[in-house]
Amino acid sequence: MALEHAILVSLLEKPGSGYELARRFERSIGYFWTATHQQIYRVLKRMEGDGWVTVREVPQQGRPDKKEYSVPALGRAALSQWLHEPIEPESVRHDLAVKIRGAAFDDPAALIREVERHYQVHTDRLAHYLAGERRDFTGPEAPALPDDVGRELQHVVLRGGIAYERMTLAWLDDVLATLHRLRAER
Amino acid sequence: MALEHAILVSLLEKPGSGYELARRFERSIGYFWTATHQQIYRVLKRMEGDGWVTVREVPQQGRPDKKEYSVPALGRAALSQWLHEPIEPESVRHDLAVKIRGAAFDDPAALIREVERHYQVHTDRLAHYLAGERRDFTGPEAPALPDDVGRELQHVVLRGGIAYERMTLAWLDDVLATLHRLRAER
DNA sequence: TGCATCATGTAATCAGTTACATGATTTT
DNA sequence: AAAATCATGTAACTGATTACATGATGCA
Repeated sequence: MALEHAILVSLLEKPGSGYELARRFERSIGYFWTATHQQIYRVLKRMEGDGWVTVREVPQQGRPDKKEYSVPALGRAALSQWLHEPIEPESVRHDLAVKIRGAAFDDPAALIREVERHYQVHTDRLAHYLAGERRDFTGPEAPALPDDVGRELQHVVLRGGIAYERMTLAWLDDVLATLHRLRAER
Repeated sequence: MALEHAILVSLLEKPGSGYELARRFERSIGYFWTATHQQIYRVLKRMEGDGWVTVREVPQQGRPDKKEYSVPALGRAALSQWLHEPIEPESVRHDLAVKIRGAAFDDPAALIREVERHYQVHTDRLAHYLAGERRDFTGPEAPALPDDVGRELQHVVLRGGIAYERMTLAWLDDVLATLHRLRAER
């Protein structure tokens, strides 16, 4: 399990409320780990009990108060320990692949729309990642600071997301070509 | 949820026992969907209750009897219905990316071993996929049958696996280069 | 007036993992 | 004699999703 650890990383990068974390899990961190606010609040409560995070009530004007979480030494230690444990290379869960193989027992051409929809989603994600890269890593606002380790690491993770989306788009092209060919052949 | 549907696809491709399904989920189907035997037996029982699969007791010599499952019309219909429903493009769960960003708060160089281990695993997977492709899709044993829809679809899914592994290896190279550079710089 | 955003949570359910359990046969 | 493979399951627990719930402020 790594949701705890993903939260620790996110809070170390910048302290924030459960709500803010939930929003980050829709962007940034969420590119490679998803979580809903319900899950986050629950886990945050447990982590607080374990002393992995500490809370500070922050009164706000014009908005409800929020609880700002940050990471004390104990939380850092927990993260550090996890970083030194080996993890299993992830196994994929790919619904679309199941559908594609399943289409052999139905009408393959009916899948074309669905695949095109996925293509669009991945196109958007790629554009979003590239915009983020321009903004945070290659723009004039963000000069190369060779000693900023965190930035470098964030960048290499983002490059992974970009590579993933490009690969996926190329594959979906292949899938579409295959489906069109199968339709033409019968 | 798609475990049911993955099982339907696998059983339509070839009927088999829960044990055999569990083995397929370690190979072939398992490239894009994982499941343990415990989960499979449980789901299979539910599917039997729903009439999605039917069982036949097969006595064997020198081995325990097995229950061979196959897919009746009702199961086919369930699969067909799912195929026509849109699904959400998957969101990734990538522990290693969390670790890489987390390394900013620890020692990035300590991650090199871990990344190299992952590199090896993905190298092996790629070799395994390529061997499967040679065996089933490009070898002399497997001539091009342009009208075999199922084969074509299985092949395009396998090409997806191959593309994924190649992309991952290239990214891990990038990660390793970044970690080495960060180590050299301080 | 109504909708979106900020902010936090509970409850119920479903999916997935880990541990435990049995027993025959075949291979080393 | 021991280990591996074939074959099937139950029980307990953990993780994740979905539904429900509240209430304030700001904007159109």
